[in-house]
Amino acid sequence: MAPTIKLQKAAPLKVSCQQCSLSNLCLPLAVDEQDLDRLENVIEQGRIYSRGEYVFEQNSPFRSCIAVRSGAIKTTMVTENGDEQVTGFYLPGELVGLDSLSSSKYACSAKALDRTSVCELPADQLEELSHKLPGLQHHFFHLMSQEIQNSHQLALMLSKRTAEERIASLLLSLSSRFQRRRLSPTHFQLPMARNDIANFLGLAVETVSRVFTRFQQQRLLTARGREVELLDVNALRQIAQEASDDKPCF
Amino acid sequence: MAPTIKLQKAAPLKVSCQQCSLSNLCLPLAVDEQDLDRLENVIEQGRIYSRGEYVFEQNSPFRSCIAVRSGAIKTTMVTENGDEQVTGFYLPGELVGLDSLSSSKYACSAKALDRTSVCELPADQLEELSHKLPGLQHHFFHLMSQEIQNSHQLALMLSKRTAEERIASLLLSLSSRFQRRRLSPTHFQLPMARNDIANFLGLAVETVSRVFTRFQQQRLLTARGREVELLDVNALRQIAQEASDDKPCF
DNA sequence: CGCAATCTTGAACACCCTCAAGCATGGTGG
DNA sequence: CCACCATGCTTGAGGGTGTTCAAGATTGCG
Repeated sequence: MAPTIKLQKAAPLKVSCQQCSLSNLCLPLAVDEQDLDRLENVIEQGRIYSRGEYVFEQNSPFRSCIAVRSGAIKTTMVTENGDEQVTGFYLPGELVGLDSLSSSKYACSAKALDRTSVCELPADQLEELSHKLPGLQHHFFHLMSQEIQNSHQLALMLSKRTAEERIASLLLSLSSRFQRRRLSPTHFQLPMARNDIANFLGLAVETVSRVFTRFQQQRLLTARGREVELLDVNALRQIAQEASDDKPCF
Repeated sequence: MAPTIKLQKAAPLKVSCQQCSLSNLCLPLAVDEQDLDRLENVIEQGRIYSRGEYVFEQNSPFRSCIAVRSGAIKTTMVTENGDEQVTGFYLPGELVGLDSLSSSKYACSAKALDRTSVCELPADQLEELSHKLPGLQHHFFHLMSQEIQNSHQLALMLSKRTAEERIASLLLSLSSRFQRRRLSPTHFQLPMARNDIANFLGLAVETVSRVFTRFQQQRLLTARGREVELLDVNALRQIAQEASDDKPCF
């Protein structure tokens, strides 16, 4: 129960969803002016969290869904016997908290992996608004079913794939998500620590480390700390057992 | 691409949702008469599938969500390189296909594990109707976010739990789902084969078998084929690492 | 600069998988 | 009705992938 320290509550720069560079990823609505106004009245913008700070905590009252604007967020679930499972990594343009819509409490915790700014969609207004805007309802159905698929893909990986396959998959997933944002798909900073990768993929930290060095020996990539450059994407795809022209898993 | 053999398309006995014994599990709507009528006009009832038959197949056009009335269904995903992952088991009162709402094709296949009757909620009418009935929209948000949580719980199990823990969890999950339907929580038929259990839990069939015999030696349960009797639920709970008064995982 | 956190590397062990064979079960056909 | 075969389940032995434990290297930050 670490107290969440809010260093920066203040003065977010107000940006409308229309102007937001992520609008096509986050809430790509085919709606008219009036609908957009409604949406923007509901969304609270610009909260900034610093690295390590909790955006929300498991079992605390479900207030809102979170859209990442910059930075990165990891979500974790804690079991009764105390061990933690990382359930996802969320980059700009992605929505956190969809798994909590079912109850009055957050189903997981969300922690900023970096200096991170977010927009909030308050829970109480979310259902009402998506009732008024069929496009929004559709989008939420879409996002949630996507999240289910992603989670199933993750389960498949965890139950059937080797350490190398899992890590190759994760790297490729990150790669394509960076690409979506017009960033380099081959040269980027990992938003998370080795520890988080290990936990997420169901491996020991040591294994993750070993696989990274093995990949470097094979000239598939170079990595110094969190900085990664993918040298042979196709080889990684083969390892990940993805068809080359296929969508990423998660 | 095995052709689906439809032995029984005929003459389902028409039962209204109000009369259905599963109504409180399936679509527990706090809606008025008129709304229920609307719902029932949309739902197609009583298709019956025999054991092994596909209810729908992955990548075929998404037609409808499926509510199980009797029997049981397993869902599976196939990857490009051909191996199959069981993503869930669905018992009467549970909804199949929520992970496909995002696209025009089914994200997984659904196969009857037994003689199984279902109700269908056609895709095209589903969004429209849940727009008209806020209660239905709420319920779908609820179900989908529950499904995400379940899948996260599964991921946690696959990445962190031993074979014994996983199997204990599955048995307890089935137990409480039988109990919900006013059936014995300690004495029931497994709807699925060992093979399916193994695949679902990310284990080899042999491991599943060995754990079952070990559990029997410890007098935790008796099993003959698919018939199972749980003898020491609390011990199983401890193994599964559940708090005794807690909700089941999946 | 020095401490803490993160990451890497090595050696031994454990859990589960693979392979292989034997055993029930149930459905089919002679 | 029983033999037969297919399928599903169980049991055993051996080996591999990843974990655990332990120590050292590197990085980041006050």
